[in-house]
Amino acid sequence: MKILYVEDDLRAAEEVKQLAWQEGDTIVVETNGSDGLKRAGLEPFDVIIMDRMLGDADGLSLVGRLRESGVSTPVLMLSALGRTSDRAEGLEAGADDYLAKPFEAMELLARIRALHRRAAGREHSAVILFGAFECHVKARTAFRDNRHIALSPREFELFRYFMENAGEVVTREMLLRDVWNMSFDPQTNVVDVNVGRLRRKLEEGFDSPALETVWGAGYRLLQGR
Amino acid sequence: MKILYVEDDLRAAEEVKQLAWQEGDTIVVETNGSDGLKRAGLEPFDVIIMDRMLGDADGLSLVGRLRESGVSTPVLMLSALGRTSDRAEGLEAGADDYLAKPFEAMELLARIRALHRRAAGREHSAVILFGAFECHVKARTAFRDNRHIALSPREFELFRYFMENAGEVVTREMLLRDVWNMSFDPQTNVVDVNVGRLRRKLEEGFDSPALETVWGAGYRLLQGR
DNA sequence: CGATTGCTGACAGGAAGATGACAAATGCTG
DNA sequence: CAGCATTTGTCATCTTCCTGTCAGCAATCG
Repeated sequence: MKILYVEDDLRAAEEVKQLAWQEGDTIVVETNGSDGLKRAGLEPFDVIIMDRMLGDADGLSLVGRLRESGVSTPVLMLSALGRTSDRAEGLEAGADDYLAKPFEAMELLARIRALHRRAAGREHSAVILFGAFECHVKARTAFRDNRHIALSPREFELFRYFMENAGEVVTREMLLRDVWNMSFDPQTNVVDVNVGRLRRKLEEGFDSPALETVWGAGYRLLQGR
Repeated sequence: MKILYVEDDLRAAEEVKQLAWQEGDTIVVETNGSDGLKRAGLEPFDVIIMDRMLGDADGLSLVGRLRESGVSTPVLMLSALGRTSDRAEGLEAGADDYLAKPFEAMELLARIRALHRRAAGREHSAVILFGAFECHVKARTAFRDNRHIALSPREFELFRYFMENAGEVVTREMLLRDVWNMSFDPQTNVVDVNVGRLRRKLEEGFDSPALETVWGAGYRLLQGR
C-alpha cells in the first residue's frame, strides 16, 4: 500500500514510517501543506494521512482543495483536537476518517487499512477470522477450531453476517434488512428460528457458547473459546 | 516480488527481510498463524514462506486450509525437522517446496525465486495438481491417486475448470459461461446432468467424495482423500 | 406474578438437485 | 454408405434438503 503522510512533526512521522515499512507499506512523508498538495496531485496514493495543524496551512482547507482538483484518494485526518465537533468538521471538509492525537502508530495503520478496504470496495475478503471461527467466503465453508461446520445457504449468509460484525450486537432489523432483504417486519419469528438453527450447529460438540442473546436488542457472536 | 513470511522467530524474519529488501523484494511478516491466514486471504502474494512450527498453529494445517479456501499461491515450508519424511509430509499437505532450518537467508531467497519462476510458468502449465487429482491439460487426461480416469471432451473441460478453481465454489452460471460459452440460461439442467456424469466417473471405485454439492450455490471440488 | 421476549420442536410446501431413459448428432470402421 | 459406438442435450420423475410458520414452553423483567 502506498501512503502519503503530510506531517510537520518529524518524530511522529518517523515512528509511523518505521512501522508501516515493517508491514510492507510504503510511506512518503511531506512536511508542509503545499508540498503535500503538490505530491498528492502528482502521484497516485492509496491513502493520504493529513495532520490538521501544519505550519503553512490548515489540513481542512487542504482536503477541500484536493477534492476540488479531482483527487478522490481517501484521507485520514489527524488532530490534537479531540472534540466531537472537530471530528464532524473534518469529515465535512471531505476527510474519510478522523483520529485524535496522540495515537498508537499501530492504531493508525489499522485505521488506514480499514479505510483502504472500504475505498477499494472490497470490504469482503476471502477469509474472515474471529476468535475460534473462520469463514471462507469463496469456498462457502465455516470452521470452528479447525473443525468444519456444514451450513445451509441461509445459515451461511447469517454466519458471514455475524463474522463481518463480529463482537458487535446484531439486531433483528439488521438481519432482516441485510440477510433477508426485507425492509418490513414479516410479523413472524423467522430470524429467531434461523439464528437458533445456526447457533445449534455452531455449538454442537463444543463447550463454550458461540452466539449470545442480547436481551431486547439482538445477538452477538462470541470468540468461541 | 511480494512475499508473505509467516514466522514467529523475529530474529530470523528480520534477517531475511533485510536481504530481500536489498534484492528489491517486499516481505510482509506475520508472526502467528491466524494473522498469516487472514493476510493471505486478503492480499495477493507471489510466494508464501511458512514456518512449520508456529505458536498458535501447525504450518501443515495452515497450508491445507489455505488451499481449501482457494488460495493457490506457492508455499515454501520451513522446518527445524530435517528428516525426509517431514519433507514428504509438507509437500503432501500442499506446500510446493521444503527447506530445513537452519538455512542461509540467501539460499532461502534463491529457492523462493525458483518457486516463483516455476509457478509463473504454471499459469498455462500442462499439469494442474490438487489433492489426489491431476489434470494433464495437453494430454487431456485425468488422474485420481495415479489412476487414470477416462473422460469425454465435455467432461474433461468440466474437470479442468474445477481443477482451475479447486476448493472454491463453482456456480452453474460460471460453468455455463466458461465451459458452455453461453451467456443465457438454457432453461434446462445441462450442467447438472454433466456434473453428475463427471462426478460418477471421479468417484467410481473410490471411498471419499470428489465433487460436493453446495446447496443453493453450485459445486466444489474436494481433495479426494 | 403477569407481561414481554426469546427458544424450540414439528410440520408442510416447495425449491433444488439427482438420475435414468431417450434421441439427435457426431464420428469411426468395414 | 450402412452399422455401430460414443457423446451430449432434453425431459420426466424421484429424492433430498431447506426454510417459513406456528404453537407451546422457557426465560427475563418490572
